[in-house]
Amino acid sequence: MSTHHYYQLQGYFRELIEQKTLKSGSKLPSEREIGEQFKLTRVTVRQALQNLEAEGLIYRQNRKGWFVTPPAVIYNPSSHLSFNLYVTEQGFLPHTEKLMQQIEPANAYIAQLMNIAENAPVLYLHRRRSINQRPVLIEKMYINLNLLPGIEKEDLTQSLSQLLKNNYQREYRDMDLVFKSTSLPSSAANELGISAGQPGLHIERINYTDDKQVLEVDYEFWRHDAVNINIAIRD
Amino acid sequence: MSTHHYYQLQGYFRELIEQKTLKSGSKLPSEREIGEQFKLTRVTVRQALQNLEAEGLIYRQNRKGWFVTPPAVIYNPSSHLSFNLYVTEQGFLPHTEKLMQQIEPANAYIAQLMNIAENAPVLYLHRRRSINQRPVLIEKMYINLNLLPGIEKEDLTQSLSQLLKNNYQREYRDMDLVFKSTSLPSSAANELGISAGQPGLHIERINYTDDKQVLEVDYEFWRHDAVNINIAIRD
DNA sequence: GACTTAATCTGGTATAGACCAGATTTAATA
DNA sequence: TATTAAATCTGGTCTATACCAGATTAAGTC
Repeated sequence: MSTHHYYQLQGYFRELIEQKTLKSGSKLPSEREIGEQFKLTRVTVRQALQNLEAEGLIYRQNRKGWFVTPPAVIYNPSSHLSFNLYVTEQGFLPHTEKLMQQIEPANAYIAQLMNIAENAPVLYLHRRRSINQRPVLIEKMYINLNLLPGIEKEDLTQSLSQLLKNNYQREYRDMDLVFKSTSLPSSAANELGISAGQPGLHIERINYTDDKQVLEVDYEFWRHDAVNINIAIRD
Repeated sequence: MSTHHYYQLQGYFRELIEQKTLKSGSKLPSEREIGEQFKLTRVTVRQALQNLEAEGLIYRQNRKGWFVTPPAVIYNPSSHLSFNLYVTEQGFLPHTEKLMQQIEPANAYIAQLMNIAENAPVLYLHRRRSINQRPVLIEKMYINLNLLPGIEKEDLTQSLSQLLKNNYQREYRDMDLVFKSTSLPSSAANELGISAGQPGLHIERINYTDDKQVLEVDYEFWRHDAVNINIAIRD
């Protein structure tokens, strides 16, 4: 098994990456070049690259090439730190874009959670977040307008937890989390510039206030190679 | 984009699976048959199947075929339930095999965590756990023999939390968790009967006693499609 | 220099075929 | 009937080649 061509090629690049001969973010030779150098067809080269991608060592940019994956950020939900804060603290540069925002009627699930009438207005917010210019996360959230009236008029590219603290005297407290390792929905994959079918990490998060009301329901779609989850269970 | 052959094929099977025309655990036609039916080459068929695999809808058994993925089990670390218990509670049949067990000297990391001397003996335990006959999880753990003397003589295919409770009057309490979505190491992939390069979920878990001592350090390698993680953060 | 256009390079998709090793089934044998 | 051996089926790996669309670069033009 270990003598397979793609397997050897994986080993070759894995070593270059671990030795930092190929540095974080740098570009690999093109598939054709690699094939020429190792006398392999593109099919075989691509199998090796795709395996390294699954490992999280490299990633691709559509029709641009393959690149060495930067270090993953550590996301610790129990710390209650905002994206901007924990990304910055770990020495990276965070960025947030608002892709869409609208007030829309709550669906049954959201309404039940927020204890509001079905079709009552909630704020839908759709954002893309990047680390060092690299899009890593698509966020789709439903925000409870009863608890946060007028929030739709704020600048919603900023940290929500900051906004809650400053303008509403509220803070994130308890939350329910569901993690699922699956490929990204094609819409999210597109928005992240990922080719369809790549593995991803799906997080559903329900944020509660101090008094157990649902502030916000959040669906996050992460590049699988961009984040490690770190949780302390204390009870 | 949506007109690509592999994409249509994905849609075809996704629908069959969601409609339960193809039932959980059932076998798909062979790659060659599918290719014949849709006038596609195996390369294209395989691309569709691999994407569905990344989605978690189907999985393969080496040289046997492709099968519809059974429902994932929900793993809630904060519940402190044993594998056997939560799997059973969710209507599945758990099974545990011991692949290896030995007393070995602690490495620096383990020793520091357990507050014991480097190279002091710890119990290494390597198990495979299955749900409904399907191997889903490889577990490699290091157990603190200071806190659990003589545990190596017990039947270590049983639930450890039961064993701790009954024989040592100890229970799992606090834990630190690190989740990482990456492909499985080839050894773990082999033991799960997965072909190399498939995505997986890697969990590192440190279990503490009531008095903050490290009972056990646990490395888990899950099939990515076999588990959803569910955590409640309360502080 | 700024702008436009064309050539080139990149990965993405796809065809057609081949051989292998392990799993399964069938046929032959004791 | 039980056992063994052979044929067949499966996914796994690989070659060789082709065309596409978007990204980048080079060349040409104003």
